[in-house]
This record gives sequence, structure tokens and C-alpha cells, in this order.
Amino acid sequence: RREVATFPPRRIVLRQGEPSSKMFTVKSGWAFRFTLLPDGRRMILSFLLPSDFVGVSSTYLGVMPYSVQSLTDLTLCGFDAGELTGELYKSRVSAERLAGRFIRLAAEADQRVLSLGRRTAGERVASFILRITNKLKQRGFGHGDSFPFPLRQEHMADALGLTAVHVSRTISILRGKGIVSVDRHTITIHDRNRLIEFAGRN
Amino acid sequence: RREVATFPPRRIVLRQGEPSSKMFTVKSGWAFRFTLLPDGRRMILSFLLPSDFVGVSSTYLGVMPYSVQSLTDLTLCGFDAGELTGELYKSRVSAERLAGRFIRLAAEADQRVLSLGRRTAGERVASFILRITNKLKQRGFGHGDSFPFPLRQEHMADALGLTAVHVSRTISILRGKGIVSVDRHTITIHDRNRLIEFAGRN
DNA sequence: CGCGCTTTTGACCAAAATCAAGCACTGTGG
DNA sequence: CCACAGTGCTTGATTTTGGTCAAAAGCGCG
Repeated sequence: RREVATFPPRRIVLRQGEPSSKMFTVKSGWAFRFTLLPDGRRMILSFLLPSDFVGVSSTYLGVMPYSVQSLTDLTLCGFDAGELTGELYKSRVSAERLAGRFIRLAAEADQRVLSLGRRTAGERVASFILRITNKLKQRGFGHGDSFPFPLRQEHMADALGLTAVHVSRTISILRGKGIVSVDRHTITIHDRNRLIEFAGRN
Repeated sequence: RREVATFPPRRIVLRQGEPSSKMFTVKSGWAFRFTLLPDGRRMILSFLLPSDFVGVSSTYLGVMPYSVQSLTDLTLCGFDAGELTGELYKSRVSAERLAGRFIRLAAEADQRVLSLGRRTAGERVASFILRITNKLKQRGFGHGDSFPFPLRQEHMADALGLTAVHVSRTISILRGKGIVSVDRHTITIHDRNRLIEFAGRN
């Protein structure tokens, strides 16, 4: 792993349609992958947290199939796509670890497909909060049930296939029931069990 | 590649939640991957055509994260998950080919996320028809603009996050404009350009 | 011929989008 | 230290899209 690059918030880091022979690991900060439809509708494909892997290079697809934008100050570790396959066949252990990473990425994408296709707005918001919050806990962010949370509601909307207005309404239901609270920097979960219930059936 | 297994239509081939140390390639026939929510809502994650790769095993995730069901008579080639990583570090070329496969799977999942999150029903149906039809052509199925098509509208609905009723209405708009026709066995595209336009902005 | 299924169609309903106004933070310059 | 501009958030009224329920029509297939 060689090159380290840093970006301020709201900077476009990689642009869809351009060639790129690099791959990245997030070192610190938040970012997201997204695509735009010709008329401007935006879909956020996933959020990227420290230690996430931006697993694409045009080596395999020709051009970048999505853009990446920073949400906070962001540090990336870049390496050449060629090193990936180099790593792959270096040893059985590293091959397995990499294959596992890809398979887990695919499983996460399937989760998003499930939510977008078959869950209601309330279920989507609740399960989104659960997932991102679990990930943050796993990686050692936050204290207790409070976590750093730099997303605006528009980001959640574009990741969940909703409008910002509807995300606002949905969150205020959750807030009204005393289940979560979200201010601009922090999300805190007051009642995890009811949040799970809300995600599961509401 | 060793074991070959065959299944009649509508058979569940792999069951979500069960362990499985095998991976598969589709030899002939159609199948689909899906998950169910506790209340019975079904989401079809993707359709599987000949030469598709069912890239999961519980070796990497613990248990199967989805179920697989046959649509037609189906033949699968199974191999042990261990062989995958064996293949990976055998040579640079095979490592690259496998990594490329995973990356392309992820890119397809992102396409589905985009459609489900930000496209209207009409756009989803049209772009679905374009995608599956292109895949079929690539793999040498169909003659001219007609392709074999064993899906019921309920399958399309569950893959596109819609209801069967709404899929029926949407297809009948396309049929009314003379763009496509779908009978139970065959789909044929009469006006590809207008289908693309319908997928893109309608 | 008649019994499953699937598709189609219609009438009505519900979830989420749109439009629009007002509010609340936050950072900036006087 | 305060006014205010900008950005995001909230809330209300209304519209749209797609869902639900139900009945009827097609289509294989025994």
C-alpha cells in the first residue's frame, strides 16, 4: 500500500465514466459511492467508512461505474489494481481473505436490494440505522449508544430510495416514540429493541 | 468441476439459513436467488442463466444468505468452495478472471439498487427487459429479437419491487405501443430504440 | 370439457412525492 | 455581540404512483 490521498468534505474523489486503475481503502473519514440518472436523480449505492474497500477499477470494467464523494475530511490509501491480483495468488490465506471481502460486499448489496424492493419507508430507515450503527460499533466508533453521524437527511433519502421530506417525517416518528435521536453530528439509539421491531414489521 | 445436479422446475435448490460448502455454475436452465421477509414478502435478488455463477458458500458467511429456486429444468455444476481459492492463487490469469467476475457481480447489484431506488415502474420494467435480453443474446439464446422467457409476471414483480398487477399494467402499455410482446414462453422486442427511451426517461 | 393458474381490467385506497411556507441552526461580517 | 444569509429540517396541503381487492377472461393440460 503506497499512496495516501486526503480530501476535504464534499469533494468528488472519483468520477463515474472516467478510467481509473487504482483501488482504495478508506483510512479515515466518511464517503459514499453514487450514480446519477441523466435527469439528475441521485442514488447513493453505499457509504464508505474507515477500513472499507472501494473495490473497483476500470481494469475490470473499462471505466468507473460510479462516483465517490467525501462527506467529511477523508484519507484514502490507494494501490494499483494490479496489486490486487498479485495479492490474490500470493498465498491461500490472502486469497481467501480477499474472496471473503468480495462475497461480503455482494451480500451487503443484496441486503440493500431487499430493503429497496420490499420494505416500507419506516422499515428502511430503521434497518438502515441499525446497520450503520452496528458497523460503527464494530469499528470502534462512538460511545455506548451514541455514534458520529455526518449524514444529512438528503443522503439517507438518496441511499434509501426516498425523498428527504419523507425521511424527515419518518425519523420524527422514531424520535417521537423515544427510539432514536439524530442531531447534525450524532445519532443515538435509546431503545434498540423497539428499533429492531420497527425495522422488522412496521 | 465435479458434481452435476439436475432439478425440475419450481424446486428449491438451496435454502436460506442452511450451511453449504458448495458453489455452483448454471449449466442449463433458469433459476433465481431470493429472500423472504418474515411476513412472506419475497424479493428476487437476481435471475440465474446458463454460465452464471452462484458465488456464495457458507464458508465465507456462515450460512446461505439467500435461497435459490429453479424456474425451468435446471442443471448445475457444483464444486467445493475450497476449490475457489485454490483456483484463485493458481495463476495470475485465473485470479484476474475470478476477481473480474466478482467485480462484475457487484456492478450488477449496484444497477439493481439504482433501479429499485430511483426509477419509476415503467423505467424498471423497460430496463429489466433490456438487460435480460442483452444477456440472453450474449449467450446465444433466441433468434433475432425473440428470446425464451419462462418468467411469470409475479417473478418480474418480485425482482423489480412491484406487484404483479402493476407489472401487468406496465407491460400492457409497452405492448399497446408496439414496443414489446410477451407471451408465456417468449419475449420479443419490436422497437428497441423506443424501449431504450422508455427505460431512460419515462 | 372443465379445472388450475396466470393475466387482465376496473374501482378504490394508501404510501410516498411534490409543493410551499416557516423554522432553527451555524457561521460570517459589521 | 448581534443581525442575517445560507443551509438543512420540519410541517401542512395536495397530488401522484403504485398497491389492494375483486371479478372476469385466457390458457394450457389432463
